[in-house]
Amino acid sequence: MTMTKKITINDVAQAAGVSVSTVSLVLSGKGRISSATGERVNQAIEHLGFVRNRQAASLRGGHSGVIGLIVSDLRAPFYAELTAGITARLESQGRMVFLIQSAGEADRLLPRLEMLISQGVDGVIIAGSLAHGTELRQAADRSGIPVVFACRASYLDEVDLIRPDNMQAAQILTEQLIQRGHQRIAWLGGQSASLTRAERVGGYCATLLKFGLPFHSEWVVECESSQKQAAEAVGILLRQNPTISAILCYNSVVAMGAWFGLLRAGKHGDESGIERYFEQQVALAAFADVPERALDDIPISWVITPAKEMGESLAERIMQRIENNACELRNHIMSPRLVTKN
Amino acid sequence: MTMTKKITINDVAQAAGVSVSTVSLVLSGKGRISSATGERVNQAIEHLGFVRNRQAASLRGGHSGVIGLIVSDLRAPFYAELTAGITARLESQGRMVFLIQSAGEADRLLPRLEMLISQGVDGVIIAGSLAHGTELRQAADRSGIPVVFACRASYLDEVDLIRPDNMQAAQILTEQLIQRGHQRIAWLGGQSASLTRAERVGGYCATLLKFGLPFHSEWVVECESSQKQAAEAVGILLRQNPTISAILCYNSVVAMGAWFGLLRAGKHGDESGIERYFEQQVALAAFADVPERALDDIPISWVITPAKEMGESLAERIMQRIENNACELRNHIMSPRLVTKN
DNA sequence: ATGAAAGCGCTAACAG
DNA sequence: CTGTTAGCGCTTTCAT
Repeated sequence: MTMTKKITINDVAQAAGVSVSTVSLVLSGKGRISSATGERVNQAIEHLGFVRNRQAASLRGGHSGVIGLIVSDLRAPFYAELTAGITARLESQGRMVFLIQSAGEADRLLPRLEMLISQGVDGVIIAGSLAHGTELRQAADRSGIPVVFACRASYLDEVDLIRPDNMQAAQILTEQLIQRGHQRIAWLGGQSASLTRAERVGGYCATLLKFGLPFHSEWVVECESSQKQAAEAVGILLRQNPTISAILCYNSVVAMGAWFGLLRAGKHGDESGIERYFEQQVALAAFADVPERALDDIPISWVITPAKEMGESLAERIMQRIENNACELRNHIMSPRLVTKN
Repeated sequence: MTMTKKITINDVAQAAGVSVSTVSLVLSGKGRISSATGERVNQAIEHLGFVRNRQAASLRGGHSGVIGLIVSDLRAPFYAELTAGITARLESQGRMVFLIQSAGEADRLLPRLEMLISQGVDGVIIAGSLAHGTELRQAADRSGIPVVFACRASYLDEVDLIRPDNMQAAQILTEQLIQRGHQRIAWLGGQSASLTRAERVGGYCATLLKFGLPFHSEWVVECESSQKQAAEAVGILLRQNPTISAILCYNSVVAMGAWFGLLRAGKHGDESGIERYFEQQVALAAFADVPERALDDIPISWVITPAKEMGESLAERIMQRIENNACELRNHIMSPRLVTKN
């Protein structure tokens, strides 16, 4: 360990032959500093290897330039993408993101938020569980720190929130199938407890009715997000309801599974008839969080939740709130993007 | 906005009828404080809703309790798991993790490290790209902040590093296949530029030789991590080398693809002969980063890189380094875990 | 067992 | 344009 003595703006000031306040002004680029002095100071900084202590800066100045981000589950591609969007936008503005995983434990959210606040963040973005949204917002308000929320479904009053339009996504997908001539459209995947799924199923159902098409509750099947289960489920579904001509898949894994299921069903069904039917006529459509390479391998059209754009919006929003905390809360809903093959 | 005036230990001290230093001692649990006063102070804290300003604490005391973590790609399950392990261990010790994504841009690593340091972290963990390892360590040394590295393959001198034993993992897998009677074992997946792959292939190759088994370079095939490509590759491989009886897969996606490829090959091959051969005799083994549900669906044995444990070790290591920065650097290699189906 | 006082490194008025 | 000065909120000797 070399353990060089810590270098402060005092050292820089001395080396550059100016006062500390001049150094400070150069650092923050605020004051009207002659380019000559500015140059001299920068050289001293460079030469001494000075790194500014932001804790002190923040303690004194009140702004840290850091945004706290609490994410429920970084492993989910949706949140990973969201985080990427947030980080990119914020870093381009010279800010830094202090990320913490909440591992979905909604009850430990408050202490984590307080941690963040006590670290001096300028604002907080909470993505995922909104379990105690209002409560959290109040806690933050108390310390004068703005909070913005993001989630995949549902909404809360009295908080600043950005979320995807799940219903519209389902409508787009369903309409697209209808326009391609499909009349008997089924739903596969997701757990009925999921709010995201509920919203999507809602959009699917509404669109069917809007076009005067049949909706059968047996055509909406739950299924875990595993290829195997999806493959099996699709086999059963089609055997029991052979007239179904299109399937809406809850996510990309289910879609992949459904695709293999169609292949397999084709293989094991009685020859030519069923096989040709499945392979050629059952269309697939799906929801995805990010552009997925896996989906390129199968004939399918899908919608993408604009996770990255959501992240960027969140970044913008929190910065607005920091600059003008008084501005009113809003609920911003983001449209999906349709991807079709040829 | 309620914008309550900021509450400091002065307010708490006043409310509790003690001095600020007493409050400080209670906060850090250090001094010998009578339980009566302690109680009184805690009540005041509770009552006023005081949250301690850690920036000030850190500025004065020199310790922030925060560890910076730079991760190359959080979307990769390996790093997500690693992060989870790190966070869990560190938080259980009352520390906090300041996570930042580096998006794999090795050149922006240094500024990010400096950012972290200027935020007052007590230590830094860098996971992923070790491109400029030594350089980064020196930069950190200069400010007296310990750094620990983690990666999936390769190593660097002069840094504290934890990594998985890829070679051993390959040995375990290969030996297991050999003990199950396989003699002609192929390799599928990964890009030849990957160091991780190189290490694994090395272990596979070494084990074959050790048991006096044949190694053919045509049996080692590259393949993108997509099910489709893997399925096709496995078909070609087996058609050209029908005697192969087992395949080592670079990761779980390749394994899934290989599995479907075996099924398909069985279907399209000339009846009974090839089909039974493929379905019953070609064994699959794979490398995985985390316990993958997808692998439960196919007959396979696999090894898991102990990502979570690696995270925990990293956490331990950085804490040791913080407490005793002088302790010598080490290279810690972690063993994989084998998972077999009965 | 508790209090008084001296800063940590920096920014923000205010002077010049 | 640049220097002086007074703290930001907290920890930490050193007294008591």
